[in-house]
Formats: sequence, C-alpha cells, structure tokens
Amino acid sequence: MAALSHIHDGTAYSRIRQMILSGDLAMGARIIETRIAEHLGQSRTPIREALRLLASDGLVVFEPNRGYEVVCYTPADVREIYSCRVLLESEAVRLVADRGLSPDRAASLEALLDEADAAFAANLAPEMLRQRFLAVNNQFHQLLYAGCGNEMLLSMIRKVTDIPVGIRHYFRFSDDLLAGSHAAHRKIFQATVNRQPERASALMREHIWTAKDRMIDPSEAGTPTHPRDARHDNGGADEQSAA
Amino acid sequence: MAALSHIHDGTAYSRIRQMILSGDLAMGARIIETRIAEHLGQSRTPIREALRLLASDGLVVFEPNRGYEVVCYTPADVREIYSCRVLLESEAVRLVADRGLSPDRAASLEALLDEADAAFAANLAPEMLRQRFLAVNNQFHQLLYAGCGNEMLLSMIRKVTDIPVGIRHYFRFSDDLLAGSHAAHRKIFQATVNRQPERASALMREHIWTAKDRMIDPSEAGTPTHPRDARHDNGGADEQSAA
DNA sequence: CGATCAAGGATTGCATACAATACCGAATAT
DNA sequence: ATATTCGGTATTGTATGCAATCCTTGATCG
Repeated sequence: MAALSHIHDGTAYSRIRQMILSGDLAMGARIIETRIAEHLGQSRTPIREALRLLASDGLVVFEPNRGYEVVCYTPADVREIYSCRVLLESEAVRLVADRGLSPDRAASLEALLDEADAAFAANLAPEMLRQRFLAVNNQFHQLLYAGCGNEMLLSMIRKVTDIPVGIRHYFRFSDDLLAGSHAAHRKIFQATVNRQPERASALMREHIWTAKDRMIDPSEAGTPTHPRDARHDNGGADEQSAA
Repeated sequence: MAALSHIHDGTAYSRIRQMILSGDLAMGARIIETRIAEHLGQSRTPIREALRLLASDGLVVFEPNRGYEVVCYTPADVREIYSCRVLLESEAVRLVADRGLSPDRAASLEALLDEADAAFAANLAPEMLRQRFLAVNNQFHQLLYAGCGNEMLLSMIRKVTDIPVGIRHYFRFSDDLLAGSHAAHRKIFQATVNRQPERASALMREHIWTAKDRMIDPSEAGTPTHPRDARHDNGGADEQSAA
C-alpha cells in the first residue's frame, strides 16, 4: 500500500490524502469519520481504514477514542523533516548520478526545468509564480530520484516529501530565492547527467539546506495553535471545510 | 500510530505485528482475516484495520480483493534495507555523539554490552548464543539512537529495523563474526561517549556494511519461493501457524 | 490426454446497527 | 463566584450480515 501512496486512484485513502496535502483539510483540523463518509458517499468502514493508513503515513494523528486530526507540524518538526530530506535526497541523487539517468527521464527533467524557466519569463503575479514553481519543484525532485534503484529509500523520501502544503507558511519566499532554487536544480541536473555522484550529492545537500534556512523564526512565525492545546480557538481555520 | 508501533499493547495491531516479527507467521504466509480474527477472539473489523496498518508498515503486502500475506523479502530487498540502515543509523549515532549521551542511557547501554560479554563467556550452544546476541544487538541499536533528537529519523530507523526475523536466514553467522560485531558495538559506544561524532558515524557505517557483506549469495541461498509465484509450493512453511 | 469452461466454495469489500467512551454544558453546592 | 457533579449528545469501537470478487475443482469438449 505504501508503494501506491503516490497514485491518485478513487479510493477513500487517496482522496482524503489529497484533501490533506492540498490544504482542503487544514493542518490541525479535526476529522470526523461520519462527515468524511458523508462527503465521499461511503460508509464509515472504508473511511476508518483509510484514516488509519493516513495515520501511519504521518498525515493525521490518532488518539484512541478521540479520533483523528490533520497533522500540525511545528517549526521544529519541519526542521526534523528537512534534516531527513538532506540525508535521503542527497543519497538518492548520488545513486542516480552513479547509475546514470535514462535518456527519457533526462528529457522529462529537462522539460520540467524549461517549464520553470518559462514561468519565470512569463512575468506572473508573485503568488502565481510561487505556486507554479513549487509544483514543478516537487515533480523535479520526485522524477530525479525515481531511478535510484532503492525502493525503500524512495518510499522514505515520499514520506518526508508528501506533507501538507500548509507548511509553506513556515517559509519565507522571494523571487530571488525561487530563482536561486531553480538555478540549483539546473546544476544538480547537470552534475547528474555528467555522472558526478559526489558533486550532485553535495549540490543537493546544499540545496535543501538552503531551503531549510529559509524557515522563518518561530518567534516571528507564530506557531499555529494546535486544536488539542487550544480547543476552543480554531484560529480561523475552517475545520472540516471539505464538507 | 507510527510512533506507537514499538509498544506492545494488547491491540490486534501489535499482536499481529509481533507474530510477524517473531516468525510465528512465516515470511510469505497468507493471512486470512477470519482465521486471525478467530485466533485473537475479535471480529474481522479491527483485524482488517490492523492489517492495513501493517501493510503500510511494510510488514504485510496487500492486493485488492486477494488479501494479505506476510512480506517476503528477496535478498535484493534486504540489501536495499541495509543500504538505508547505513545511511540512517550512521546519521543517528552522529547526532547522539554530537549531543552527548545522557548518563542513565550510557549506563543502560553499558549494561547491554556487559550482558553480551556474559553471553560470550557462558559457552552457550552456538544457536543459543546467536539468539541471545541478536536480541541484545537490537536493543543496543534502538537504545543508542533514542536520544538523537529527531523523531522522524527514529521512525524511519524503526521501519528498516523491525522486519521479520526470517531474514536471518539470508545471513551467514559464525562465532567470529558475532564477536566482531560485539567489538564494533563497544567501539561505537566509546566514540559516542567520547563525543566523537564523525568517528562514531564512520564506525557505525562500517559496522552495518560488514553485516551487509555477510549476506549469503542469492545463488547459493535459494531465494525462498514466494507463495504468489509458486502458489502450490509453500516450501514447508506452516502457513497460518499461529492458529 | 489436454485444455477450456462452469459451478461451488472461500475470502474480501462494504454497510449498518449497536455498544462504549469521551466531550460539553447546565445545575448545584460550597 | 468558583468548583464539581451529573446527564445528554456527539463520536468512536466493534460485531454482524450481505454483496462482490476471486480461486478451486470437476466436468465437458476438442
């Protein structure tokens, strides 16, 4: 099942998962089985199974006899996640650079990079540009590692990569930073094509470290209030907004 | 839920999990919901949920409308797993050595090492010694990383560590190798206590690489026949033996 | 004799009903 | 006024029943 977690089929699992990743269900939002079941037009049974799965994915947290809520990462959690990303993704790209990219995958990756270039050149509104770029960004990373030859490693990368979009609020963005990230992608891609594993790995490490450094300070950030800690203050997050 | 996966409570999840890890349910054994339900004295509903969880843990494989069977790792899978272990555990011990071991944990670890010493000195039967040592071995690793300060990293380590005991058949053991492993533990522990992160990390890397090198050749090993590939030949594995 | 198809049994998928538990608010006592 | 207890409501936990699917086995046909 873990191997299928990136597939978008019609199962309750993937649908709820998408709601969480996309932000339809906000971080920290309480999840009520009956409401989800109603929303998806199914009974509680398959929804319960899906939720337990999502709990083991780390996308929802579960407490016996209390139910589920969407995971709400603290800045410290996100730092942990990015530390793991550094570790896992630098290794993955090392493997890929060592084994060599297949021609078709290289072409797909180059297409993605060109797409990002186009987005930058298109003079989009900042918010629009950001959204476009981050989407391409994710695809680039996933596609780059796909041929690393270690399924276990890939599944762990998915775990630290597929997290609610809400964590973007923890990061500071600017056009410069986005451009820098894009440039890093090009360099990483080039090193991979050139079969320079150590170089590609070092570039990836630096790339993700840089992203981690963009995290805003917890003090100035205002950690979102977790519903469990402040039950009556849901901070404007429209809980269960999918319904 | 993932964070609780190492706890032995009375839930169907942890009980089935234990059956798999301990080998009561052999690798590749088919799992029938009703039989497990009967065995545990519960209805199918909680068993189904537990099995889906175990599927996402990677301990059972699931195919829609066909059900579950205990995961059956190929030697190639185990190599992947050990590659990940090298990566994750060398990092974890680096963090621990950097942060420093708490005194009580250091004491517990030393007690474990002494326990292993005692086992070696006791002139046990080879099989008995092996069993004792591997049990202590696992505890040592888990306890060593416990204070690394990165929960995500810990959960990933658990994933590559908590796998069916059956994979031991893929490894060659000898008293020398066990003793060498034990010596490596002492050195890793010492480097950690001495706050030498790079050294501890390098020792750990080498330690796990060595273990990986003990894998027997697939040719001489005879990959266990997977029930899905050879349905009618269950190779003497008493499927569903827990019932 | 071998291959194909059909029927029966076994197993999973889902929905519903009920029991157990926890949460929330009002009423009461201090 | 505050703390506490009690009861109703909302939600989760489990069992059971039936439908859908798959696998097996035996019969039939080439």
